Amino acid sequence: MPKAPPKPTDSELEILHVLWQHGPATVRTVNEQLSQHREVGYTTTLKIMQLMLEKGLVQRDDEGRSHIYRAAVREQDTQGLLLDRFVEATFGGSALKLVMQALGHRRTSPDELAQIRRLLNDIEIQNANQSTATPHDDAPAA
Amino acid sequence: MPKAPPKPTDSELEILHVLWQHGPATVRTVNEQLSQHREVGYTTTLKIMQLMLEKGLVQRDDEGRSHIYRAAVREQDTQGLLLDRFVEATFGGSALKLVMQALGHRRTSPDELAQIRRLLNDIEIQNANQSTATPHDDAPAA
DNA sequence: TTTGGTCTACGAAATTATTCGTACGAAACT
DNA sequence: AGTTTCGTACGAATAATTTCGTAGACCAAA
Repeated sequence: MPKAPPKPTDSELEILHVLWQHGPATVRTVNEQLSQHREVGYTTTLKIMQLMLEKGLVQRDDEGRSHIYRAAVREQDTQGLLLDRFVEATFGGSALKLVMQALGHRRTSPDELAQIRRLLNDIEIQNANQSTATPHDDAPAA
Repeated sequence: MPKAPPKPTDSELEILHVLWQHGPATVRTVNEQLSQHREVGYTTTLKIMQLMLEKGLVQRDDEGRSHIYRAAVREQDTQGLLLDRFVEATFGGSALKLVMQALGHRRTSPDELAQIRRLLNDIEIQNANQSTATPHDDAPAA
């Protein structure tokens, strides 16, 4: 394995969000997106994206005059990684506590509650199937 | 208002965990707890706790020779604060996505699932009651 | 009283993240 | 060709965090 990219910092995560949503983009485009939320200089964005390239968080196509950057890590993977670290640091590793806190101290719409219920059902169905089927492979060898 | 303490760093959070669990403690006690997980010098822990005092994250009783430190912020409040920032930075503010990720990509025990179901029920009951009662004060002015 | 252990205070180095100025090449314009 | 514009590269200042060495106070035991 070529070695996994490190955990992105907050600034790097902002940039990844832009790339994930927008797709491959130039530094200018990314900087314009960021500027809508907060003030940030062009060369600042450029520098961070160059560092991200070295870290392997983005790839780039430097054919033309202006380089095209694309995310080199997937959104779900990255969020999962960050979540693991956060749960560990803040909730002592208990994902349950995190979910309780997230749902408990926050108004959650009925629609969202319904989605979570659906997810719970799916998980329980999977759990049930797993206890019936073989743990590893697929087709139940009848 | 006396100004809220700032967001604790990772190291500070480790120390807060010890104080929350153990109750008021000396630097030595805290350092011994931390040392069970990773190597850390005594004066390092001391220094961080002194900085935490300035930031208002802990209070201390410096009667005797060795000072007694206690957490000045509550566990739930702090976790909530950190959670808000994390959800914002990592999931673009969507607590739903966070919960889906936390539950989806992680084996969750039936017991935990049950607890979450219970919480969902409670929330929906509260929502229902709120739509009947006045949102804020007491008797509905018939 | 001298020695040794324990404690706090403080200064400073090392690290990481963020920010931006400046230089300089290439293209576009006049 | 001369000048303006747009792009990258790079060095360096700043800030926050973490780390620890060392000094000095204090206490207790020899």
